[in-house]
Amino acid sequence: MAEALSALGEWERSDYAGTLRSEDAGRVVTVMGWVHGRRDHGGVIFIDLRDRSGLVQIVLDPERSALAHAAGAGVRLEFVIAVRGTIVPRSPETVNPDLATGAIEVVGDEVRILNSARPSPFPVDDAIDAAEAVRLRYRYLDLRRPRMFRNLWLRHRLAARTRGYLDAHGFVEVETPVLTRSTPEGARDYLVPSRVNPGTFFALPQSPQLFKQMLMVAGVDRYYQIARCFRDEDLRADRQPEFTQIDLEMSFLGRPAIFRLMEGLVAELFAEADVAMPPLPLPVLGYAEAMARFGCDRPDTRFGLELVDCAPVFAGSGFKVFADALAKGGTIKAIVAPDGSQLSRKDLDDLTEFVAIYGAKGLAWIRVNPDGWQSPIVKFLSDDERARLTAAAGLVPGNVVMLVADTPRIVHDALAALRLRLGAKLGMIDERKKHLVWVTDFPLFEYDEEHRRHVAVHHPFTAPVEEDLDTLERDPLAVRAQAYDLVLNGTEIGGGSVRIHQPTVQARVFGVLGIGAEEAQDKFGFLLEALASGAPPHGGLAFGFDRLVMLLAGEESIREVIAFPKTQKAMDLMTEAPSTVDARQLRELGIKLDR
RNA sequence: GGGGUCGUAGUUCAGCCGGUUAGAACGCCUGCCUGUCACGCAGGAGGUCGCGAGUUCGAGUCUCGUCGGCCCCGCCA
Repeated sequence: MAEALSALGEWERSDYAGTLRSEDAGRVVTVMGWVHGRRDHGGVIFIDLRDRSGLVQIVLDPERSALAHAAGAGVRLEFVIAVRGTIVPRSPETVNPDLATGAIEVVGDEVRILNSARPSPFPVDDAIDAAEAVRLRYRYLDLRRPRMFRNLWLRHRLAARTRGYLDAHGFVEVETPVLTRSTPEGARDYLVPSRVNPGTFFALPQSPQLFKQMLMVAGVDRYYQIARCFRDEDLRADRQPEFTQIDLEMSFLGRPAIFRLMEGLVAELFAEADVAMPPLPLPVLGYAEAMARFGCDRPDTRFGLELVDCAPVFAGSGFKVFADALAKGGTIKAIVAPDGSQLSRKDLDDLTEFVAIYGAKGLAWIRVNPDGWQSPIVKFLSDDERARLTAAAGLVPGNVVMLVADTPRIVHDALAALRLRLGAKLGMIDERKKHLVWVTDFPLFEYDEEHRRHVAVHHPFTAPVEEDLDTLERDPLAVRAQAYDLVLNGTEIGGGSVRIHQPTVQARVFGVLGIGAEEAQDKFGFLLEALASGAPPHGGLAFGFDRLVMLLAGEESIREVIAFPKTQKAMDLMTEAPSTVDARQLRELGIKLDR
């Protein structure tokens, strides 16, 4: 049967459903929203009405209003209704303590059914048991769930607070182009063909990097933008092809002042999210120290299990695996689990399998039992080595030592991952804790074995540390960058640098990167000219806004804080983008497909 | 590009060692029910077991391929 729909008419909402309280008793209210639940007792009908603020119970009594009751009998889940009625305190035995509005209910006098709804493909409820593909296909229903709206709301509040803070500190919000130029270096670009200039392409920005530097040259002095960025790379739980950065740049400020301003911003955002902020100033960790202690440049500092350098222990070792690794310029490091009784033989086998993901060919382990060492490798170790290892790692009975011997890259990757996994498994990570740390003094370059050239660790516009300038060409890998990341519980939430503001330095860095004068002029001519036009010293950074919201919302995936995210194959299941296009569109663009 | 995992009713899942009629709960439909809030009671409809090959007397179940979701490695300045 077709239920009779009503027009909204002259009705206006008086209150959000979830905000009603005992103090409202006696008021006549008009509430509007979705039918979240319906309990029809034949006589009286209860309807849970949901809007973005929460739920309130509507009571429809045939003796009070036969019309309202009849309307209520016709509604189904997710119908859109408006109810006019009176707030009445519930009798004590019918109070629902699980509901914010549970002390009262709305006794309905008139019900307008504003729209019907087909049966929902999944319950619009915070129970998160619908498959993500189904949620994404019907994202508009998924977003009706209170948890999802809470995330959207938090995101909005954090953006608003960001604008407020930056405005108060003299930052100017400037929009930069989304249709821009493809540049070498960095991630794969999303390309947009130009119809007017056949055969040429715009790129969507990986970040507004060069534009914000131009704004500094322009004298804007302090710039920010909550900017959409695009990178055509493979996705992860914390990576989407389009994502949002709080992008900032400042002139005439060095690192200390930049840190101070940014710490102030982060503190505001933590406050907005009602999350305890660590004391300021935040700790600063050098890249070299981070790598040595944690094996990675974004350490989770909430727990120990730090790496132990065992290369000196096994110098000249008779154990072939260790000796070979060292001979080839590799290293040996270890993690010590304090209480080995928490790790079964099977656990150790699983961990061996786990580190293999990162290229480690094995995980040597040693149980330090009170009556001696138990280990597959103990027979290969000399008494000296055992003594040195005991001293280096501070071993006491009960410990389990896990060692990886390989190239530094593999040792660090494997042990950094192992450390996180062990920390979780051994219950050493306090989820309530929030640890923020700056990581600084990154190398300016690293060597790309595949392409046999130096590449920028951060980006090609990052300033070298001044006292390292002399060795730029002679020993590029030893040059430190004036770059910094902000790390929250092991996740990089922001990163930036002091930029090069002198054209000569920029040209030298391009040189190390293998970008000759001609190519530099072709691709970055505007930058070099701008730097030569009175560029002030400047620097800045960008926060990964999605990640920050995710962490402050307590979510595990960035998709939970993005209204319409894409799947791991970069598809939008709701609109079914990307899609093929008409032959005519391609013809206009001068594009022929070869598959 | 690679590894792992999942795919059965609208949804979440079960389905043994391959065995002939594929189940449950919630949702949906019909009827009953005046204080529920996971309302209750009675009845009913609903299935291309992701898709395609193969093995077999017989495949939801085994094999191969393929498509898709998620996690990870590579990649992501």
